[in-house]
Amino acid sequence: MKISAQEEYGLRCLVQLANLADGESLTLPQIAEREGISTANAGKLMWLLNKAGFVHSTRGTKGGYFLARPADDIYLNEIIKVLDEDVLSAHCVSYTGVRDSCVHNGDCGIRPVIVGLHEIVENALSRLTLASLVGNEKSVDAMFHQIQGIHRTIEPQRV
Amino acid sequence: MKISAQEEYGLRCLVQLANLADGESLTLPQIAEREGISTANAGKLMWLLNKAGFVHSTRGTKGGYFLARPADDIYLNEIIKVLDEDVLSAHCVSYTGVRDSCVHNGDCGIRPVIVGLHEIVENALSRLTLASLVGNEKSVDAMFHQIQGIHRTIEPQRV
DNA sequence: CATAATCTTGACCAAAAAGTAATGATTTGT
DNA sequence: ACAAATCATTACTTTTTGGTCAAGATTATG
Repeated sequence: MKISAQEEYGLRCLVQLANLADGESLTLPQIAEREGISTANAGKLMWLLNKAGFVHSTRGTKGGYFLARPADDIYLNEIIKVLDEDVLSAHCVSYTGVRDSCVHNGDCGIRPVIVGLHEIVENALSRLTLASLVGNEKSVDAMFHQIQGIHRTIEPQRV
Repeated sequence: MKISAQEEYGLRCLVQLANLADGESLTLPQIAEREGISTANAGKLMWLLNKAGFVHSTRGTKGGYFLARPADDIYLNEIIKVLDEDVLSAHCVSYTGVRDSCVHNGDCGIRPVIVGLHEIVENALSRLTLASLVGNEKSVDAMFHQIQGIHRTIEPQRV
């Protein structure tokens, strides 16, 4: 269970735009520079995010990208859903081994766990907006744990 | 953020072993058959799980695999950690774009969120054992939501 | 001891994800 | 109108992950 490259970099590009003042925008080379990725890669990511309606773009000299909505109106679960291409609904269709359909069709013990995990993550992400990611590491960390109500409650684990 | 093939199939193979009565074991062809995967693939997965100490194996006629510990003593977070090759600790080292190290070195707004998400998942998995995955879909679903305290509390989301 | 059943291991092949390149379209400014 | 800057789109290449194969090692059994 991990964050994909596309999710990570896509999110980071959006955070760059969330940092801008009203009326400002960033070009692909600028975004690439600020996130340490290639311009081509930034182009592909922004293309996706544009198609999905998170950003607007203008072409030509003085062109660039900016958020389509205020940063505190864009929830992380929406973003991740786009960058990850709707994982949840595809679970039982994608892991079918060598067969056409999963052997556990109809009654599957681990399905509730997989689905439940995605639910938990979705739930957590739906409480965060792009705006909440603007700031330094310490402040974002505090915000995250406050919103999620985690407070380092991970219990001592058996070894 | 998704479950990898290795996590999914590895977990499913272990659940098969958890279903066995004391003293029983399963061969690779049997495991493969029951999970709808190839024998070769089952072999690779069981090899990993054997190295990690979750199962024991015996060779030769009448050989096979069985759990190394009681199913209620094996927590899902341990299993996932092995099948996923320690994602959490590697985050800032793996997504560095075209550079040698991440541009956000030292102060990164999204790191707490990524790390926090992994924390949430880890936390959820650490409350579940292999034994809790044995049963039909309905009973496992009920167990999951009871343990995680979720009760379908996902809030209405903005669109 | 020979044979058949089984796990073990490393090399290999295939599919998916990630990333790059190249060409085309649009806009601004002169 | 033209040139420069910029986004848009598709095709291609590389890397990673997933999966297969084949040769070897071990064990039970007759």
